[in-house]
Amino acid sequence: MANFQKLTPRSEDYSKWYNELVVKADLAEQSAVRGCMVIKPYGYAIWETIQSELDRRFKEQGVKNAYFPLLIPKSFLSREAEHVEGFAKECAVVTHHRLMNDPNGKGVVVDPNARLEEELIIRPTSETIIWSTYKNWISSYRDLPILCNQWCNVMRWEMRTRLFLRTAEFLWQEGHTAHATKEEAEEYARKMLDVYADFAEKVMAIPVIKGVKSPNERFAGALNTYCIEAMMQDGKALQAGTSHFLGQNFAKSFEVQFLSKENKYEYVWATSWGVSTRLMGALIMTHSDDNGLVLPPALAPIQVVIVPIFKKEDDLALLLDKLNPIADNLKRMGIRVQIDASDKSTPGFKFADYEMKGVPVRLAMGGRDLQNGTIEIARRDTMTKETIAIDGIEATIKNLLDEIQVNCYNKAMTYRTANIRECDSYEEFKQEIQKGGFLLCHWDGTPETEEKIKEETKATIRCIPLEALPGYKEEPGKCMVTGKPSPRRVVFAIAY
RNA sequence: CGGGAAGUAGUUCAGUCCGGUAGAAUGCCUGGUUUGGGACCAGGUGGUCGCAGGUUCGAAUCCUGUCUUCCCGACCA
Repeated sequence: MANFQKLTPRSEDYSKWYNELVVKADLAEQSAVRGCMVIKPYGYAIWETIQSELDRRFKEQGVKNAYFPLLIPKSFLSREAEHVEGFAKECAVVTHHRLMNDPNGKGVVVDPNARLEEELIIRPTSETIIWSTYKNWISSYRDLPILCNQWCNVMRWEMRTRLFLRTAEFLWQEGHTAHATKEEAEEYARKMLDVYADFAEKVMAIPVIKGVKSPNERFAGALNTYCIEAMMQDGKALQAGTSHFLGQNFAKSFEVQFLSKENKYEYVWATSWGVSTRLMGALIMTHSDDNGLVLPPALAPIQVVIVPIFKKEDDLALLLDKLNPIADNLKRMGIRVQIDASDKSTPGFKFADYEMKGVPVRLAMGGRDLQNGTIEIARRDTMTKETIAIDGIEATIKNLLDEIQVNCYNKAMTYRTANIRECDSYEEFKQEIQKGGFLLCHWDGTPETEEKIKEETKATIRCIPLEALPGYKEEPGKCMVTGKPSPRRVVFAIAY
């Protein structure tokens, strides 16, 4: 049974409660392996929903799933490095292929004779192996576009790790597409950004800002990096997804050419895009409160939990006569419902437990309700409850789930709106940015200015918004640092 | 790799300054009473005090070394 030392998620040490909440809500735990995590069944159920919802949207865009090897020969990365500055170097490297019994005693040791001629890298991302493969798939314009995605794990030897937000190994999807024209590739990168934004807002109930990264923050090798940026409850920014327009860089590194209609060799144009288990971190840090996790219904593994309140087995049987048909009806409506008739814990314990797990709707029925033909219905997002007639409860629940979904989004949006403000003086900026939230400021467009701001305040340009934020106009002005002209305001924040 | 903090029961921690039988809460097990918001009573279970040396009649406690974890930087989705 779960351990209940009371949660205090909103305590000042936000970073501490985050880990605590993850563990206590039964989502994940630190693994014995350095920097890795175990995703527990309840947490994984959320990830599965994220996967299936995204996958459906990808397929609407013509994407097909594929799978590429975990291990990448070191030479593949060298090839990329010649063309691309600053790719990830914090990697796990496979050097041997055999173990043997320790000749001096216990356990096993690496067989020194089993050294690999060429080291293999555990993928930090799959660009290199995928483009080496694409080379063989592409010869004519008729082979294009190629729209592949893979769901997999990747590994980066991060120095500091944190459950869901930054683990050494994490789960993600990475899409890699090849196109015949620049325009088509650019459009596709934009389209996938829209898919992510739609998913974040409709399913995860997380409002995001769609934007483009400044050159400093751009993915190595990309001509353009699009992103969605979300605001966490402590006012810090979290990048929730990215979509890159890669130009012809990878095609040139890996010699991927096709013969065009005009019978000329041309390099293909590429995009890549990805989201990771980091989305679960965004979910937790956007919606959770002092009572634990709050899940938008679209992602909740259990959307409705039903708790019968009883003293004796006979009482339970009577309650179940009423409750089972309700559960069956809800299931038929596609609602994920669970009856907890266990006598191992008290109703109060169950209430608190399901609240911590973020179950959106709870029904409770006892002897009193049985007599009156009523049932208690409680919602997690507002922590309110009422007793209503049992007739027609199914429709009420369906509506309530929809309402909770919208309310989660609105709540997050209200918070975000309250924590976005314009700022025109750099002196003021230095003060304001420490309070958290997003600051909309004019910037002269130079990496030097951005670097200066980062050094002095830790704040970075999260993105240059693609469209004006609600309630704001897009208008030119002067850089808050240098006074040089600026075409529009950009989003500054301190980020995770 | 720099700067801080911490390793003691399944979990959260006290005890360390000032060496002298290993503690609390919670969890877990048993029995009973309970059950409409994290139940109560009684009994029980559970620890080579991170590891290795040293000092001492005696070390969780003092000394030396070492490993690990967490937080703040650098790195990053």
